[in-house]
Amino acid sequence: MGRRLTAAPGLLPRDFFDRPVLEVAPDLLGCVLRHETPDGAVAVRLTEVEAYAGETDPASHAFRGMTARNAVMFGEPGHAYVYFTYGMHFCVNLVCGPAGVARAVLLRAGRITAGTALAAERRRAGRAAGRDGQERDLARGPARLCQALGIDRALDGADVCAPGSPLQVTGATLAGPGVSAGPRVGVSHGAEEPWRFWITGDPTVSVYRPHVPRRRARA
DNA sequence: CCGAAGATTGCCT
DNA sequence: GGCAATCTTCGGG
Repeated sequence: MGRRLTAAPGLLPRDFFDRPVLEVAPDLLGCVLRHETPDGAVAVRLTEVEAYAGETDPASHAFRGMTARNAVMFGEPGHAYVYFTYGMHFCVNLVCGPAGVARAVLLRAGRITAGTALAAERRRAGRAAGRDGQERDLARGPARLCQALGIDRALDGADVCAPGSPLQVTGATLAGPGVSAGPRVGVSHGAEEPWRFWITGDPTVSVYRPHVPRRRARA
């Protein structure tokens, strides 16, 4: 896989993100995403991510060019692209280089390393009866990860490389288990590309689901 | 202006 | 394993 630019702990520099998305994505595994709010801080160690290659990737939101929603993806690397989907969920990406093109890594799952109680409280409050009391399920899946961290569209465009930012990513050296790669989850086009990366054997990695067209709600 | 699908999740059978 | 919830975004008419 791509060599890790920053192995030492500490805030990831913008240069880390200013690289091809297929290098950045696997390198993010093991790194820690932290969101600080007035309620407290929650952090997760990333265990599963997906790369999206913008204009050349039919599965990317940027495939058909820039719109008001995906504008952040076309901007400077190291910023968060947060979108709302299915009428109830948020998902967060980290924008990568090279500059001028739309590349981003979707953060699909992680393991809570700080703020477990706050994360669990958000999960309970957000869903009427999320029965998953399991710690490993708190950030298992892109929408759950956002809910546990309290991420919403207010963070769209946030600079995760800025020292004072409420949303930050710190580096870590991935030791022990290796990285696996496979097809992305839930994408209708471009599903053949193995652009999903996860920490081999990690229990917090979400379950693979192929894309299924949604039936139109009956009138 | 309107219709259709969506980088998902959780509950139901 | 199947399907409903819920609404924003985007493409087409």
